[in-house]
Amino acid sequence: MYNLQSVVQRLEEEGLRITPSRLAVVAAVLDLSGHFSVDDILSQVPEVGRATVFRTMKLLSEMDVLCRVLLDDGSLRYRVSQRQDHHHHLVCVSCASVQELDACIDPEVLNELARTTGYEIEGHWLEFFGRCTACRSDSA
Amino acid sequence: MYNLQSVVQRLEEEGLRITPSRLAVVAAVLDLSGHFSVDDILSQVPEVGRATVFRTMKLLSEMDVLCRVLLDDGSLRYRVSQRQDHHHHLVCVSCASVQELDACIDPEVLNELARTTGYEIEGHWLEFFGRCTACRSDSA
DNA sequence: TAGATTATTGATACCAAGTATCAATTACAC
DNA sequence: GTGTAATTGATACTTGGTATCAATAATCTA
Repeated sequence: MYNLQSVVQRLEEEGLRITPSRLAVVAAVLDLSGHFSVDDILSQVPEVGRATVFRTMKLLSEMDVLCRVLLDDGSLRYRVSQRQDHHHHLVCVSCASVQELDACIDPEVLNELARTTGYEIEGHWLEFFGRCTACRSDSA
Repeated sequence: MYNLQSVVQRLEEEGLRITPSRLAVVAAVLDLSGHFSVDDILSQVPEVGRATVFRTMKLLSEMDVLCRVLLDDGSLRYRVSQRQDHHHHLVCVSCASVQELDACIDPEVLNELARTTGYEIEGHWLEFFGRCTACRSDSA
């Protein structure tokens, strides 16, 4: 679980400078629990330039502070990572809630896939969509 | 396996008009075996307007003549479907080759996911990336 | 086969997400 | 406090896609 201090420390460890713009962006993303777009952050920190918000969010993604979340329409969002290892998401299609999942592709399936196709498997995208408990009871 | 005639028939069945622009776009996509972007098609049929190419490819996607292919960077491409039912892809990261797959998420995994998260699962994205046999031997 | 009608087109303008450029600024090490 | 290299933000650009709308043309029907 990240807070402003721990992210600042991560930035310092990477030899990056702590600037007001970066602090503002980090604080803004840490304030959100679901997924969000760059524009969501931009509207939270209008004093920071657009390019800088993009740059900072890219930085945070590379540092695994943020991860990218794929929506069902194929568009990408961001989210504060709870875990830094490989994982997938279950995204609510009604609200912006996201669950991080333990489940991944069975290694046996990957072997089978490599065997039958002749491909050397390098990676995969796996994201699930559904309606969270709260949204289900809202419309019930 | 589609050809120009069968797609034209599908269009007629949908009550859509057969226009030179549509024929040109359909012929262009049928000519490609791997995945492609709208701009790839645009450059094949410069006489057709940009909006019309987008519209036609959207149409063809809705008719399951084309399907969308997700790349590892999160960008979307298109591809002529070999099968009209739900399926996933294995995409070569070196060339544009795509394999359509039988494998899907184990229903038991979906049940388990619904049970542990309380979500009603509605869908998922699953795409695999790797290097195809040809590309592997090229760089070996 | 000629209209009439309605879908379709394509030019254009727009939007969203993201990158490249570059002069001006500023964090930080000394 | 100063030098310097990293960073910023304005701007322009790119890519992928949608909205608008007058002009056109595919098809239906008489």
